[in-house]
Amino acid sequence: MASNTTSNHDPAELGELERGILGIVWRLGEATADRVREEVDRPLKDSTIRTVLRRLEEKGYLAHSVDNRTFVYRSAESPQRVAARAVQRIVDWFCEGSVEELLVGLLDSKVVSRAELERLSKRVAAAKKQEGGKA
Amino acid sequence: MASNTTSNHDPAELGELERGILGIVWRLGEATADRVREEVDRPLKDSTIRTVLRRLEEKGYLAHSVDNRTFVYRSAESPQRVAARAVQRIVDWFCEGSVEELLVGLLDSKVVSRAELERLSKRVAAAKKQEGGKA
DNA sequence: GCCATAGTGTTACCAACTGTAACACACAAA
DNA sequence: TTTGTGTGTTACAGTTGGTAACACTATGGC
Repeated sequence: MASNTTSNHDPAELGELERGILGIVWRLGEATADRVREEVDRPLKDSTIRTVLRRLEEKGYLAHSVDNRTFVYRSAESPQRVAARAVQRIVDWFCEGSVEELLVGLLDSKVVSRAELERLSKRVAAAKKQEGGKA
Repeated sequence: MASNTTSNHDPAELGELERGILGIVWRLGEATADRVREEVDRPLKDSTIRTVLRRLEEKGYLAHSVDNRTFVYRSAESPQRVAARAVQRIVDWFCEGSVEELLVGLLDSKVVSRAELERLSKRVAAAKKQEGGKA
């Protein structure tokens, strides 16, 4: 099933707890429910953690494998990809597709510093030189 | 009435209708409830539109002035600013503050093209030269 | 073979938010 | 004062997130 729809769902935004737990799994690389519970700040019941993990999996953020009948969760997508999709949605919704306007806004709002942008730009230029520059 | 807290709230994400209506106001620059209703695709009752507008104002996205006892709504913040804050949140949540990683992800996911980035970079450089670099 | 243990799946409930709208209230014009 | 026109209030149902109890299952020890 699921021929890797990868982003059919429209996750809008996760709840606080969900985000937290997703972040924990990302940080740890992989984690069991119990391991996650140790990391969570709030004192939550085991079943709570597992419910959230299952929901995150349903939403496509996590995947699990079974290690000796214990579920081990790991991210189904890299944080970068998830973030990129989130940004894409923002661009679509708020900027009518104009990424440049968004970036200008980021600069104005100091989310991105000029230095960062320039550094990145250099990185990109370097990468381009290496691979010979496609579209 | 709201001493303009400007971004104390954590809007997470607006609903579909809310986004749509916000977009309409942004597009039109300013709009009355009736004007908005003309623009909305769905056939909604007047009170529905007004409720949404009021909620958007409560959330800090819109502001209104009264023109001969008719409310005229306009954006309280520029779309760019709103988008920038949204991106900021994403950075905080998903990238642990590393904007550069996010940008790299954007490049990888083709949300931002290299060309765009470079163009922007030039713009930035130019702007910097002009204003002589403030903080 | 049977029980305790550990882990999973199911189900539930409440709160908050969104979509949607009826209805009541106020004020200006006729 | 009656009638619009527009606003404020209130409500309700559907969805999602936070939280958790409880039931089910398989595994290992006795």
